[in-house]
Amino acid sequence: MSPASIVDIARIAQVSPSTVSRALQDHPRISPERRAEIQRIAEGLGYRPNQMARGLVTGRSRTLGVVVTDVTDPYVAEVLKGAEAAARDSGYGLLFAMSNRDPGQEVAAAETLLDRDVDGLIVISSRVPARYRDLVRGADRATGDRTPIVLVNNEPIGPRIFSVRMDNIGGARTAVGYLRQLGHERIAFIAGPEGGRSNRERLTGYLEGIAANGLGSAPELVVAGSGLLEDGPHALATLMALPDPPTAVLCYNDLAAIGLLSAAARTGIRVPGELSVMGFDDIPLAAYAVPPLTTLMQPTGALGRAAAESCLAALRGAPVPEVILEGRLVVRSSAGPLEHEGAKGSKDAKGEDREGMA
Amino acid sequence: MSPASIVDIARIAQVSPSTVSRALQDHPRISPERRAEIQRIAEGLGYRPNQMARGLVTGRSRTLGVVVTDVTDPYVAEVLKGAEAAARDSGYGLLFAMSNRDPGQEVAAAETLLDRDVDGLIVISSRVPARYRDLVRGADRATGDRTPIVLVNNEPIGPRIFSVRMDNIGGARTAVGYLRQLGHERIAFIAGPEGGRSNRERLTGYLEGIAANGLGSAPELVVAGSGLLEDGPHALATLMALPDPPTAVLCYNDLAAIGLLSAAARTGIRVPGELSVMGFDDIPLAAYAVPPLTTLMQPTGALGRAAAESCLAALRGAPVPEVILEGRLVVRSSAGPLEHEGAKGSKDAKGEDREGMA
DNA sequence: ACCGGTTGCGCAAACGTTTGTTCATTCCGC
DNA sequence: GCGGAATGAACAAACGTTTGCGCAACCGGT
Repeated sequence: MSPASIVDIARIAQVSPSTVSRALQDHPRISPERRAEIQRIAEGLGYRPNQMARGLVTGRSRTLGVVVTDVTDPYVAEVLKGAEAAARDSGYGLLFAMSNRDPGQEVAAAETLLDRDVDGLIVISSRVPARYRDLVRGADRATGDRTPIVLVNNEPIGPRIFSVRMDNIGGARTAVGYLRQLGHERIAFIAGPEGGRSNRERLTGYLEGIAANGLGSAPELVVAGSGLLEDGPHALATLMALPDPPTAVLCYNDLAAIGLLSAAARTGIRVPGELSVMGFDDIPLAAYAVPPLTTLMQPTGALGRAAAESCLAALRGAPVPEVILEGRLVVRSSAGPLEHEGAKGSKDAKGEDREGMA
Repeated sequence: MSPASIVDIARIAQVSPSTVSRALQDHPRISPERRAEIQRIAEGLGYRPNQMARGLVTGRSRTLGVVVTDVTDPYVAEVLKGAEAAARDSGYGLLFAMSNRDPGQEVAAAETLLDRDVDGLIVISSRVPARYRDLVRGADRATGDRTPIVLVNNEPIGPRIFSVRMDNIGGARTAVGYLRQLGHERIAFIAGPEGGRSNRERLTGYLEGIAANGLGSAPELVVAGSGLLEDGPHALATLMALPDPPTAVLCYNDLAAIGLLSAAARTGIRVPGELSVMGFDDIPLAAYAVPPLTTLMQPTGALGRAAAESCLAALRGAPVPEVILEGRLVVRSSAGPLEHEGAKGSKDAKGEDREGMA
């Protein structure tokens, strides 16, 4: 009843367990006929190697750990999806844990995964990247190397810690440039999670963009947020209460932008008529927002794939390049040309998506 | 350099490895002083038990497998989140794999997980539930039982296969009842993934609701879909092209409903003025749709938690109840009273959310 | 026919735990 | 002070693999 083991096969084939093991791995020093016969028997028995036994001796689990902030965030889910695909392509499984956006839970999650002998660790949007420098646990028994860690959206900060991220600064600058080009001069920024690297970078890009376009920076145009739908109402209220409200706003991510759109619709603020809105990420929902969201696409799936691939490369001992992907402006209709005082009241700019425009 | 093992501790404490093992598990037959000393040493060494070695002998990996259709679906992500929380509370890890909505990939995913010695399997929205009856692999070495499988959104179809689901039929009936109460008589249904159980049930509930409210069923009011954002445009076009278009539409899920809202906005169809729209699930986004989506809430997180808990209960040998959770109507503003011929053209019903109404 | 090399396979150790059994000591009641 | 139970700890087997090494048989060349 219990699953067939290598010794069952050995008994049937009248050979030793080691021969079976080697035959199944296509070891060269097993004669072709034996190999074929053994593989036939294994097949017939529905043999599946016991990964724990294998892992115990090889010191590898063929499993990667992934710690995410929250699967429920579409952006995170998309990255995870990419990582899963890449891992699976290489016969690796994914063990995953959530931090619920809490630094304490994050390190706890990482430790649980490491305890479970993952061969490598992928951390998406860590809030405490520096902590990984000291996660001593889990050295590779063969090479003595510590287990590789890939930080998505963070810099590589230590030995065997790699990085896959996007050019947030450039992206945010592009976004601001686009809004400026539409005529906007008072452009606000709704920030993301405090302490997050992506947030710092996008803010930097925003400020650089403001400066590069000859617009004076105005502190009141940067409002706090957390990268969630819930940001929308409060951020909108804050901005519109300003003596001289902005005519355009760049959001930390699409989620916040969609929240903003929703709040605008409820309070009767026309988008993009009275306020142009841009997101960041281009999650699938962005195209279906009302109005469709102009945003800065991030190659999310590719990011996930790259993370898993970097991890696997490190395991193979291959060199691991630092990956930095570029975003791309996606023009839809939530951002439009600045309406001058006289020209107010025109209806929403509709128009089909004109994506592209690298 | 390599991680401390139980024999390292034994050597330091001058006792045998077995004593260390027992001391760490608080075995009663170890003297309190020894136990304390050993635990102190283990602590000092930063000892972490090797789960593979442990698993090899105990036959348990303290890991649950989860196969999902697509993490990118907010509903799925929410269930996953619940399951992760419950598993983690019990010291279990989650190994996860995606099927990309493809039956073939689904069984492949399930097999990989089983190969990795998961103690139990959770399958969210399986397209091929019957296949799990014959997944012979992975019997419990101790009890001889096959590994427990929990099907989320499917019926228990075999030994050691359990079920956690919601009352889709009742939910859909409630939704139709609500629309009828608003005065609608021609109510359409946008279906979900063909072959999915939830889809069949919701359709059944819809039809029952139609009948129960004395409305004649009209086949042309049921249009095909797949439960994705992309359904919106086509479904809307199909329905509005009807000689006698519906005044209200119930969607298979919120995603499709949001897609519909988006399409309506683009084509200038007023919601709920000309068309009332209802979703199903109440994903976080529903509240931020434009207009905010009236929907039938599904206790998503609870579903995930229940799935993990059922699985763990089965592992403990405890009885596993069949869980069927009830949904709840969430009234927002995408569905409104039927406007009579004469009364057309009024602006969108705004109003705050009036949630609740169990 | 002898020898070096190759080919094909088995032996046994090792991976780090858990756990049933045995063994030595202490403690109690008598 | 003796028998027997209770206590505390060690021994050793087992889990299912992988892999270094040894060993026999066979090959071809001289």
